[in-house]
Amino acid sequence: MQHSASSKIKLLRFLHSIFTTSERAAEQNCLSLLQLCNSLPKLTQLHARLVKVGLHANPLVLTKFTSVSSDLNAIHYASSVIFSPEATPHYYDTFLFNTVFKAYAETDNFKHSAIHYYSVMLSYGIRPNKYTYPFVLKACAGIADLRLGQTVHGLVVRLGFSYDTHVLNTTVHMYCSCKNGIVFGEKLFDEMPKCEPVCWSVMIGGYVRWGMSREAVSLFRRMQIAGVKPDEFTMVMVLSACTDMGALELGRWVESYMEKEKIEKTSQLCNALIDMYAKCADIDKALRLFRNMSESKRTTVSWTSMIVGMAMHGRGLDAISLFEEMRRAGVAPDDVAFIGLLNACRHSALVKEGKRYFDSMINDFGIVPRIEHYGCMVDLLSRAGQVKEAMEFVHRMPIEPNPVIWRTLITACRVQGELNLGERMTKDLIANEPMHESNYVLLSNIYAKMLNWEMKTTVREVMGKKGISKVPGSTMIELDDGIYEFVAGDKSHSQYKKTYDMVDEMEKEMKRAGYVTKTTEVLLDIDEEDKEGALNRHSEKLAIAFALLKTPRGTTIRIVKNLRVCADCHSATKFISKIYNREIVVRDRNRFHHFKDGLCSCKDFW
DNA sequence: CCAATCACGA
Repeated sequence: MQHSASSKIKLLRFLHSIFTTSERAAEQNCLSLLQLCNSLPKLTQLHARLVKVGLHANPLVLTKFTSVSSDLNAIHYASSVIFSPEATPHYYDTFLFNTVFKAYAETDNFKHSAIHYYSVMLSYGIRPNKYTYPFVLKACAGIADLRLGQTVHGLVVRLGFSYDTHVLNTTVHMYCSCKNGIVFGEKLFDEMPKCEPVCWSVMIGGYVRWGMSREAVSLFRRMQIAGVKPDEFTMVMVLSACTDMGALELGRWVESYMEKEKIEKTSQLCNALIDMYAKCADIDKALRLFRNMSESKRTTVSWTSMIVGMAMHGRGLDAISLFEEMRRAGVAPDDVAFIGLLNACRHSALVKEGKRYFDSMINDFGIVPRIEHYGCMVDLLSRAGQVKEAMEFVHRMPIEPNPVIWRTLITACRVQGELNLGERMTKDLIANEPMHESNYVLLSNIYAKMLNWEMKTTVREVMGKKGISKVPGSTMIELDDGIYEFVAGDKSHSQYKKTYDMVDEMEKEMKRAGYVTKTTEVLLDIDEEDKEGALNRHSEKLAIAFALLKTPRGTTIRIVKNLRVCADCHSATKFISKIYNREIVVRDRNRFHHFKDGLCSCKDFW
């Protein structure tokens, strides 16, 4: 009997070991098969097999299944399996949920799903761990939901994960991604240990995101003083700040700093450099960098940066050749590349080419046009004087036109003299978007063209009564001793007296040369008698006057405006370039204007 | 299964 019992146990052990070994072998087999799945059909096939061999409820296999499905841009497939009505929660674990969060946190437009499944996780009583929160916070950052982020942050503190540096850094990132959240980000940043570059990069990036580029640069200086070595992420953020401000000299310094510090030139960092040079007016340097980039590093982003750069400089044909070269190189253009290309056609009035590429985008590349693509086309047709075609185009659009498109059409109506139509469209627009300043400006301009001064005045009064806020025009200029910013009518500057004297002198010289003020461009809330004075205080005129005072004769003046340059300033700058014999390079919200000898590179088309 | 980058748009 004794002998028999012991044999039985041995037999059981033997059978058990065979069973687990074979299950483990099957598991391993599935994991390696999953690793090889590089298409959705292969994955669905394998899934069928998992069900057949009974591994569909194995947590490890399911986790791998999830990450593979996410890599194939099919996370919905995995979650439909994991969270199907037949699914049983006994195989749910933290690891599996984290993989789901990661997938959704990294997918655009599905950050909400990460939050949703996070609450599902909690409802099943599955405990989050320190890997959970970077994903959940990233999702909060993606939807810029400050209150949700604060709730999650509170939980992080209560669960004791707030000492983990990854969690901390992502929390700062979350705050820096929400409106009004940046102060919380700053506070957390100030309190946390800062010996690694990651948190510095996050905070610098937060400043750049909100247009606080000077704060970004000064934080970078603090980082250097603190003795923390910047990495390639940090340098990308600092270059973004330079790009935003049009600070070419600072950008050049950053490039030499990178070389001195031997910071690895990743693809992203090269792209950031190319973008910086293109947007800081040195498009040829951008092109040289692009040409020197190894083929393997040249991504769609690199090509797009160059195409966008050419577009902004009004070099539409160069943008088109780059696009064709990109195709030949076998790099797939995406929706953003096409926005760049269509913009290039727009800024160079290449109507035929624009139409052809728009159709090609849909038919040859299978890209579904976004509202921005339609916007490009509407603008392209309108500026070519084809208002009817533009209207028809808008009516044929499968998506609802946005205010940007309406404003484009309305401007075209005004230019082409379709004033009644323009008035009606503007009124509809104001009914939908009553707090948007430029809608009132459009209406006022239409009344001005109708010579209906009474209605124009009424519009101005309504604006004042409703308290419509204006985006203040500002102009930046980089000189040897730093970066200066001017706003319209600015008197805060230490040398403003000299600057205003110079503006007056410029005015006299321009009038002598035949310049006439274009008063229709004046801001609406300024008294009639002060129209001319107000135009002279537009920020770009202040910046140019300041530059004429502070820079040596004959040197090029480069300025950056946050809005589009107005017709009066455009005309004035042409005169100034001739009178003072200076090349003046203006970057406005849309593109570059190179003024030289009384002419502009945009050929007055912008 | 853990952190932060680049191209458009506004």
